[in-house]
Amino acid sequence: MEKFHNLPLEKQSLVINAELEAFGTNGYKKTSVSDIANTAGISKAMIFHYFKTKKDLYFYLLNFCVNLVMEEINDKFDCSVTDFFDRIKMATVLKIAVIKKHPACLTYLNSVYYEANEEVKDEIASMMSQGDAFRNKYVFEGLDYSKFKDSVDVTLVMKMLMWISEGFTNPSKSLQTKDLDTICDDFYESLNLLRNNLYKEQYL
Amino acid sequence: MEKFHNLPLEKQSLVINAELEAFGTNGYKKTSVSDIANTAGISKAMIFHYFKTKKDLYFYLLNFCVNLVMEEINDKFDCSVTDFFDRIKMATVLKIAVIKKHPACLTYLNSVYYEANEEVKDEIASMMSQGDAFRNKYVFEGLDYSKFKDSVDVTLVMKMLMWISEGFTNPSKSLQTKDLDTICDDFYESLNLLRNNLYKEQYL
DNA sequence: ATCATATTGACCGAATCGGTTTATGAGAGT
DNA sequence: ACTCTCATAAACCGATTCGGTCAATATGAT
Repeated sequence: MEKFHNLPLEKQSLVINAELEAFGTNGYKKTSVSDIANTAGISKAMIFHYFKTKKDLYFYLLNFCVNLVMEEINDKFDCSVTDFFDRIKMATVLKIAVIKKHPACLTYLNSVYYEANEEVKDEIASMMSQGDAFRNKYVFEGLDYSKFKDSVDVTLVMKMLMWISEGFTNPSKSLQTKDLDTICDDFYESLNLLRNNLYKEQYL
Repeated sequence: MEKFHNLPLEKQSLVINAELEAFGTNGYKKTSVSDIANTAGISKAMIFHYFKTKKDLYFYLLNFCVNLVMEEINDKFDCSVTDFFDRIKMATVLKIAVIKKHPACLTYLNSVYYEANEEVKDEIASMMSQGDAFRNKYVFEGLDYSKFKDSVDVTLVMKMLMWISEGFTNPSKSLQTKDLDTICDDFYESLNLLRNNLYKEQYL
């Protein structure tokens, strides 16, 4: 694997993106190393040169993505932010940062979560137990719900925002950086719209 | 194909679901006829007996799904409903009806929309030109936007609801009928919540 | 008993799979 | 100029899987 890390960073990134995209959309078994190689614009032999086997590659990627997300959380997540909408926005900013670094990262992680192939299933389970549950667990913790109008069902608002937010992770097809920014702005505007209409007047 | 239609309807449905699921999640090339046969619980030879070739099967399904959606629209869509949220709910009821008949139908149609395989791409394009654009085009037409508070950006609300609604079509993994109903109820409640807070008071 | 048909397991050549080996070429050290 | 190293890719490997066929059996109506 040191072979791979000797590459210039841009090329590493290119290869990783191709791999994430392929595994993320086709799963472990249906992804062929030739596919990856063609997408990345290198020869199949190089993939094996860098990562030994397909399985090793798969778990290298898993480790890579988990670390990427972890780093981003440590870097950007501030649990002292207790305002509901600010917290949501923070979580989304975090997601966007990950996607901008590696567009298929979250798609890949999601596909890993549902991967059923016998050859990798067990090892995934043991790796996931480390840093899985906390992902969405802490996003909504320590929040101040008192600003909402009494008539508003906060858990319902949470669900709505979860659904919307999942839309970012689950792109039917990859979207350009430009599109991503546009959609993102729309999302932030939506948050403001909700805040303006669901909070008690004294908090506006 | 008359061979296939001689089957009892339940079995036809079972086979079609397996086919939609497979093509919908893996695309044309990565879906093998053996996969389908195993999932459907019949032998591979039967698939060819019913549908001649893989390609014929693929387009039989496309035709089938388009018809299914069309019928459901003709049956349930009432353009005299001008209330924004009622219309959204109607469109969702429609979607749910399709999903309950064939859970992977919309996933399949979505995957067809993005299918890039050379062997089928052109034929898809010519078929899609018939009944594609109108799908989301008429959903928002003829609506009465005057009930919203003046401060509310209606196009933003539309985008929000589109995102949420797409969540139903794009399930990372198939959900049971029970879950579907639950999520659906949550969605309808969300609509009410939004209506209660975004409409002018005189319309509540 | 007969015929037609539904169904399948075994089979086909061709393609693709994960993975290896070989050949090439560019660069570093001498 | 002459190695030696190593990144890279094309050609190759046996094994599997592909889309598709076929012969053989199971089933059921007459």
